[in-house]
Amino acid sequence: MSYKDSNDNYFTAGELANLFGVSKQTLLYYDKIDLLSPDFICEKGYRHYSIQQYLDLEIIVNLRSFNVSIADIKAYLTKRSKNDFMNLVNHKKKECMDIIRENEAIIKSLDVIYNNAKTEKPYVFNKPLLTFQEERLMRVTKVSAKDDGKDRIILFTKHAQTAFHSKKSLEKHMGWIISQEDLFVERNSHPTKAYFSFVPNTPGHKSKSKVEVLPAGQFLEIYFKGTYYENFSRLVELINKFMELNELEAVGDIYILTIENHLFYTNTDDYINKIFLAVKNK
Amino acid sequence: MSYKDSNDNYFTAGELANLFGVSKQTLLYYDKIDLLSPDFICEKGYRHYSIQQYLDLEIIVNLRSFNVSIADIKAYLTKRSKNDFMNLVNHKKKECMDIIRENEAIIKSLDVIYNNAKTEKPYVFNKPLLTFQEERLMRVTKVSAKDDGKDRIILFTKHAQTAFHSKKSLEKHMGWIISQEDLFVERNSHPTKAYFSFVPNTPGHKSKSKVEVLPAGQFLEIYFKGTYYENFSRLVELINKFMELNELEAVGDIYILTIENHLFYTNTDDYINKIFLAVKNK
DNA sequence: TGTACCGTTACGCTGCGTGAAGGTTG
DNA sequence: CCAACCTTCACGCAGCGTAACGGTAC
Repeated sequence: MSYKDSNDNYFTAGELANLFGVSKQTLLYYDKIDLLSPDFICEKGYRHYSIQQYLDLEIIVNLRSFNVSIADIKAYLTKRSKNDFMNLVNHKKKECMDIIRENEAIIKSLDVIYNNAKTEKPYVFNKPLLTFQEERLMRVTKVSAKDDGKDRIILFTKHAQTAFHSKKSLEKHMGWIISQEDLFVERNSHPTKAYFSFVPNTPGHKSKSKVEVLPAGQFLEIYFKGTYYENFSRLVELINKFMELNELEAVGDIYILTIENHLFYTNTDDYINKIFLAVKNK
Repeated sequence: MSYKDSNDNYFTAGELANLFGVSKQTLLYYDKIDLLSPDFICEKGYRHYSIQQYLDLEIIVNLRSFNVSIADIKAYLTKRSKNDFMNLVNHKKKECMDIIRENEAIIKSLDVIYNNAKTEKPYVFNKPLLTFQEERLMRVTKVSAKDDGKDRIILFTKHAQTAFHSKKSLEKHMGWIISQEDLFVERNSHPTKAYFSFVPNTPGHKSKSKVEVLPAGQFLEIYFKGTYYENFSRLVELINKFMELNELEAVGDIYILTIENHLFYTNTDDYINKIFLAVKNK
């Protein structure tokens, strides 16, 4: 049997692959996984595909172009009917819709992140500002004195995970709370009293951590670069001086809010934070 | 150094993994591919992750939740800035949009296929029908006498690939053309003259294969089950008898159109085809 | 002594792509 | 003799999951 003769009604792997615009390796792979095997293999080891395999491959190639999984195709080929085909089509449609929904959700989140990061206000650093703020809601996670460094990080992480109902939120404007005594009196230790994050003022927003109200009023704010721990004594000077000059006194706790952090900078000197506290006239 | 002491400011792999809700294996994998390695490994081989790795992992986990590739994350971590972050976000948005577009296109094609297959007319088999058809356009690929079995299949495949500008079209209402002499006179041989497929009557529809006009008029149609090759003599009888009874005569070529084929059925007896030809009153 | 951690090694998944090394056809 | 086919390994890709087997902490 010459090559030409055997060629008559059978395709070699290369021929069949070229017909459908797939690679020969793809056919070898289909053979290996028993999706589509040649009609017979001659004594030289060459694959010979018949019309039947040609027809099956047509279905395979078309379904693969819809990203139908090989497992689903395999199942369909062994049990094909109009009904099963409709099911296959519907199943794939659902898969596609799931993928679309997932990616739409990602885009939505990315848009929020993008817009948040885009609004780059021209921060003025190390300059106390006196502003009026409306009432704000905060979610608060308390920290106890015995919590060591790692415990605090764990608490911080848990706070972040419970505070944001959208799990996909890289933009976390979170921070921590310090008491007046800790900041102004015991100036060497500066223990965190609690972690907080502002929450939108929507009623349906439920969570297990406590929601507290930060009342409206005058606030003293200072944006600063670098970490709080390296700047706090300087900041206390600034605050004290400003309050003295303007005859103000502190009301309640002191808040540190991270504005731009490790997400954008490797060097901690580049971090941007804000310290703020409520003040009233003396 | 006791376990408790070393525990102070470092996380073990399991601890860190639990904090972010990822598996320990994921962290081991990140270490292996140099995406996130522990601060140090103690003499017992245990991984110790510091705050820095904690912060990096937060970024990684968040970006991974957006399906950002590890390569992109890796690149961002080593060169992070607000600008690069924006680029990363935009890049991922584009990826998502591409995925959405791809899947929307698939759904669109699947819908066409579904609707085509759904309209299951109650086919009447082996019964000649006389219908009036409007003018139709066909794309035609001629077959020469010397083309053997395999050559014909190749031509058929090429016809299918060029005839449908949407590559994703499982629903191929294609068929072949036979001359009157071949069908009615030389009834044992039934060579195919050409392959054809109906094309929509849209002007912008260009292709390399020839477009021919099938004029409007009376057509004799017979739906039949099974392959043409097994049924043709019976069909010729039917056609002849019908034409005789109704005093009709054939005009032009005879067309065989596949309606439901190997896509739905493994058994060729279940295939559904239609044979039709233009007729006029004697 | 139990159990709940930790570690390394290695293989599996999807759907092929990309060689390497060697035989066959014309 | 060469080009253009064909074959069988076998490894690589992404991002881990899932054991298997063994040491360590409490």
